[in-house]
Amino acid sequence: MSEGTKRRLKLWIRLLSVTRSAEAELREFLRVRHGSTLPRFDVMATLYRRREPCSMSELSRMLLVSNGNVTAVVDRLEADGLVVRHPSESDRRTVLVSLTAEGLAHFETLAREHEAEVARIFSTLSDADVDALTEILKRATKR
Amino acid sequence: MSEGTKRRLKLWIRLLSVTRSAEAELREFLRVRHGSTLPRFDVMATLYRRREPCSMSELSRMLLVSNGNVTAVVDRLEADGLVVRHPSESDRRTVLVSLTAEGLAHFETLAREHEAEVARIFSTLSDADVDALTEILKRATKR
DNA sequence: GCCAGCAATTTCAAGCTTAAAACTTTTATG
DNA sequence: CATAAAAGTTTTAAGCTTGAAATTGCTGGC
Repeated sequence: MSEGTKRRLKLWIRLLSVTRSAEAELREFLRVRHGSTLPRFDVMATLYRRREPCSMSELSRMLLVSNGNVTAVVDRLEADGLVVRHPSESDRRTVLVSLTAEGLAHFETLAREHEAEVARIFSTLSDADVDALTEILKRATKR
Repeated sequence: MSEGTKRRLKLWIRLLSVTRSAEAELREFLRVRHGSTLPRFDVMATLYRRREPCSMSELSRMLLVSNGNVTAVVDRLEADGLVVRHPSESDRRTVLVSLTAEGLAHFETLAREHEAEVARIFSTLSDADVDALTEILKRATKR
């Protein structure tokens, strides 16, 4: 086994560890402070950034989760009145999802605190580290 | 909101994206090539690296997952004959888990291919990037 | 226009994951 | 020594997640 292989394995283990720790802190924050969860936040954040209705497939692709998964999370958000489904006019297969007024208000209060929490979690990194990390991760995505 | 906050949020989004993509590829690899899953692999890898029996709590702490979660995964691995539970001699509350001979053999074949897969996934990064990333992530863990 | 194939969504079964509660055993304090 | 607090594990209920199958609708070659 090459040296590079070993180092990439070490990198993967550390990447997973940092990501899981951060996820655990964010989950705790959403649960305790807002009675919410990470998947619910992620769906709402995607709808918020998009600023227009989003199909189930688009949500699935952007969130990197399965289509069945999106169905389940949107079901629960819809039951809570935070999002709403409506049919596409151009394609009757497509289901569009958007935030309700209540969902929008809920998300906006959530989002600010969420950002602060993320900043806190990565507060041990210098600004230079943050930028360097972001740049390298950008290269890890390229195919 | 400060500039640093925004940049840390961007970092977090990218970190999550890279980690989820890699996880999806590894999951696919384990499923298609070995009929296994990531959590099962993680438990076996921890037992393998430890080289000696490991308590449920230790597994839970090392894997950064809940204790109930470890119970469920170990249940399934044990049903498949890959690990075995046995009582601790010094503390009757503690349950120790170790790989069976079959589990050990299974894991060793798995591990080599897994490493190659990880190397492939991060093959777009230069060796310098890999090292820089690992170093910065190390700083992200410190508290 | 037909229809074979593709696309969007949901459903389903199985497994993963968590937080909280229950249970057993150990440890520490009085 | 008694016993209250802490620690290790499992159980439970709820939610998350996947891949595959089923359903419905679109599209292009004929």
